[in-house]
Amino acid sequence: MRTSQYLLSTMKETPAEAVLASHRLMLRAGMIRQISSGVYTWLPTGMRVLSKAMKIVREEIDRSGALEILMPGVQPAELWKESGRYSKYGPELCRFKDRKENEYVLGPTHEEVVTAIARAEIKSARQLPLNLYQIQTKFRDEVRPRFGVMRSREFIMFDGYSFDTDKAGLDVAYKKMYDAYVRIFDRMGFNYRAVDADTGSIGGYLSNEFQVLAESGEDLIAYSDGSDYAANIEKAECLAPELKREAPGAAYSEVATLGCHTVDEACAKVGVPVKKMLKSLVVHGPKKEDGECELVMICLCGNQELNEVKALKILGTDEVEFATDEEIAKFTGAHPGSLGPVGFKGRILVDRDAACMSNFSCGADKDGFHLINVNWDRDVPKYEVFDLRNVEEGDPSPDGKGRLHLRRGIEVGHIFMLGTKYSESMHATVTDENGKDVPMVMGCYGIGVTRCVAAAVEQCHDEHGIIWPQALAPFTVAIVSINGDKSELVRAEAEKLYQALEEKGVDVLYDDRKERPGFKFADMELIGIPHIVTVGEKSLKDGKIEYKLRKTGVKEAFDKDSALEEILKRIAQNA
RNA sequence: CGGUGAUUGGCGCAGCCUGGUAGCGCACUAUCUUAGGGAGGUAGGGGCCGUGGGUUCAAAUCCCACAUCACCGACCA
Repeated sequence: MRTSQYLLSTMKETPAEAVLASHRLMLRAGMIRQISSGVYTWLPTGMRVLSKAMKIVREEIDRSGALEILMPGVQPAELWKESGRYSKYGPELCRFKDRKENEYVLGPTHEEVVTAIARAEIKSARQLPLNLYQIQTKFRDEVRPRFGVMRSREFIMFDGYSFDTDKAGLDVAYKKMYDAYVRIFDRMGFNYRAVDADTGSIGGYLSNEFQVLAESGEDLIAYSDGSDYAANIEKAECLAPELKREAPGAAYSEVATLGCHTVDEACAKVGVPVKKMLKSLVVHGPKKEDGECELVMICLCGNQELNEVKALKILGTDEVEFATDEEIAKFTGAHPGSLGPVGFKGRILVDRDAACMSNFSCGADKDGFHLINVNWDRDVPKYEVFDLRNVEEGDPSPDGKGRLHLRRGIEVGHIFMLGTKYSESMHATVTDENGKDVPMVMGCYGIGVTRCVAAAVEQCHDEHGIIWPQALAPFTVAIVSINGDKSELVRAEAEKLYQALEEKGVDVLYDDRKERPGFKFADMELIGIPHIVTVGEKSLKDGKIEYKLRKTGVKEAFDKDSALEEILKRIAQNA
């Protein structure tokens, strides 16, 4: 490709809204343009990278034996009602009606459609195992799209679905996909971790996320320094503390703490360290038949955070809903800031660490007062102990080996063992060897392909621009001619090298614009081409062509007759 | 969903307070000089100032409504 015939669309200045390096650079490098909130066009340079990412995914998934299909982005609401997710998925699911008033959704994921396909096409257990996949556009009406294509509403996703007769078959399919993901993310050059994860709105009973490690990541992951344990913070556990308490001392008593609303304020006023202060949250329990719900108290150490995913599993609700101030006041007689378990009339859930506390402080369920010298059992006879908190830096790993550390990650892939959640609700069954109809056992597998591109930029850039891993680079080699319009010699050599690289099948961008050298170098480095070759009179005089590796900045001079060979060698070394 | 802020040429911004000819830098077109790390000159082109209403002789500017976009927060006991 010649720049004179290409749409480079690079920018010296950045649109003001871009905060993240990857977003800024993708705009400046002319890869993407926003058309609406969370909706983007991929310009030629971006499209080239995206195509390479999709190609890597397709090659490795094909190699795992899965079959490519293409499902529609528009899906009838009917299917979503069958699976039960039409009411459960929430406003992220974009719903609309056609001219005949029929209801549709824009597919945020494809379990429903693929299950409908499977139940129609697969009748016998002998047709299994089968794995169907697609690379296709998804739409999720995100609460807050941000960071360019990192969290956009419309995006391209790889999604695969495996069908088996039993759990053993699913285990094999899951392992195959896990291995394919490892090959994919290795080829993309990511520094990543596979972690245990919560199954969220997709459902199922086991899942792993693939997280690219980056400071700007929106997810927190915990990993052990003594074993290969790694999990999303939503799922991460630590070793249970040994339950040993000091003997209860004096009976509890009230302390006035008027005007204190936070744990820190209360600690300062009462004069206890934050580890001796109990934090009490009041949330909604499951809805009863009359539509009302019980209030449940959750108690944590003052310095620890509630893990909502753990809590909702215990509560049996779809989400953790904090009770309103009015509800709390009506039920306890106090307002948030002065709550505690002593005398609380509802169910009390206590975190394992909080359960180890003794002679501690907490709210008095009376505005403007806290209690001191409170003890479990003696003062709060009825309570239940669970793991309810987020793990913290330095917690012991749940396998007993090593300590946990926290890092930020960008979720680029997620794989789930679904089981029969969809095949049962949507009646996707096969006839087994005993002539019995059994629901298929499913797995589902996703990769945010557009997000992978952003993650690659996030992980690899410098002050000059993007530094692509060779496998994703829009072009492998850039040829910059210096004063090519003036010098016949320069033009001829650059042309010769360009033709030769093209013939070898190398993705090469020949910058043949009539621009000053610095201007061209800046563009080539901004869009992050791994190998930059300079053809100019200065070095041609000595029969040389210059070469620079973008990643390291190391420069070399090649004899012009062996330049092609040397460049090909550098490309091979970087693969 | 809550809070804050923005909306003026393709991009980045000024002008608004104190109403009266719409401006700057980059980019773009032509041309000359320049030519190894985002050059300089000269001459140009391009904007119903987010939308709708109101006040006024007169609105980018003042008032009201709406829309769009962005950032922050959604752990508060």
